[in-house]
Amino acid sequence: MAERWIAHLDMDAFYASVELLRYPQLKGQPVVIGGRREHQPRAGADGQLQFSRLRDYTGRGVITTATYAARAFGVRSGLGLMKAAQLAPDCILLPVDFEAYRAASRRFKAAVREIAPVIEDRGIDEIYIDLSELAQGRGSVAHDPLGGLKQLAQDIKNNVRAATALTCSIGLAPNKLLAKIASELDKPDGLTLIRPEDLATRIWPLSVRAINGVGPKAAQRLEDLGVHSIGELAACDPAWLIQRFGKSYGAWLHESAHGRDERPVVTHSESVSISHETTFERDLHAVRDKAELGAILDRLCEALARDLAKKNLSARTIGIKLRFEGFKTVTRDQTLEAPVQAAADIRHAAGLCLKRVDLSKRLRLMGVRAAGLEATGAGQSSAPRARVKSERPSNQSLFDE
DNA sequence: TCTGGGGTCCTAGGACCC
DNA sequence: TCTGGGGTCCTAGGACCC
Repeated sequence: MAERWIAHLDMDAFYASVELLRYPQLKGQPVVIGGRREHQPRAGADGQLQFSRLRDYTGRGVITTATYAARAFGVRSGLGLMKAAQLAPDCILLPVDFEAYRAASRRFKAAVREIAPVIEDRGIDEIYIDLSELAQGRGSVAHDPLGGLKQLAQDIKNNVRAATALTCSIGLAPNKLLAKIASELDKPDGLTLIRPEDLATRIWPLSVRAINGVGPKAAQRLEDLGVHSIGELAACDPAWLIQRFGKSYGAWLHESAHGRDERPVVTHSESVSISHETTFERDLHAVRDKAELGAILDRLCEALARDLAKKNLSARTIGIKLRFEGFKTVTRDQTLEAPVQAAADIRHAAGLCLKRVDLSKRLRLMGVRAAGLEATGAGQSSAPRARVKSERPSNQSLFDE
């Protein structure tokens, strides 16, 4: 089989970098992105733009992205803005502008495609690229057998920069797992090549958290077992890992620690679900704030309906998500006999879901989700099995129209 | 002043069918 | 009446990622 070469391209501090294009005077300053439109910069009396500071913020937002200057204060994405304000009160705060980021995302992906067309989308600011074919065409440079490959990656970086004025970091490796790790090793504006023989020196010293798919829970469990680095994980008996982490995850941990990953670069995929959710400014109660909650639910269903219509999809399963004070989260699903797209139908199904939840605690978040997606218009009659479910008696009829 | 919003995938149990 | 598997669909929750 021909040698595979995969690149993982990750835009550097993407949202923040896009904002810096708009406000170049902020370059080098600590800036975080997050929060609401009211923190839009505005012209002061002297005509100068006035920026919000973290200390001005009140509410429940989190940091989406922080510039490298801001990260020096210990603020990072996911951190609550109120908490970040304690660390860096003078840090500049900008609201998120997804439209601008999506536009920049389209531009950088198009720039990559001009050079390397086999791309897997991994969200707004990163992609995998299969360079295997192109790398073959580019032989060695001088006496460096991988020089052509590195030049190819550099060409991609240059093209992205020319098209967007933004920098990115690229990891090059024989598979997605290693390429993803590699792209983190020299940020920002990095270019890192990992060959199979580099595993022990470059990968094994890293924390198990560097593996995409090992999150906080798995890392903690591994740490409790005395396993911190990827090298230590690689030394573990696979049977022992399987015993503790299950057949699938245990075997995958073992393979990953040895740098093995056969997943292909997937250039096309269809969405499984679409959702909208919102966290309230203050916790709301199902009875006392019934009108407000009802209006919010209506809006969420309408937004979902618009998204479905835009993509020409309808959904056979509608679900809700509720998060209560204290952060406990519940979900309820309702599969329908026929797929729906209209806001009123979504709203009705969401109402059925709602009736199956104990709503005595106050709510901080509500969401609506569409799954079981199918193209609208094609074959309407796809409901051969209409199992009638006994609807449990509802203890409350809140939110009813 | 803890903890956003949009996703994917996995597990596990129960219903139901053969 | 009791005893089996296998397979699919549905639901709920949780881990993880960007």
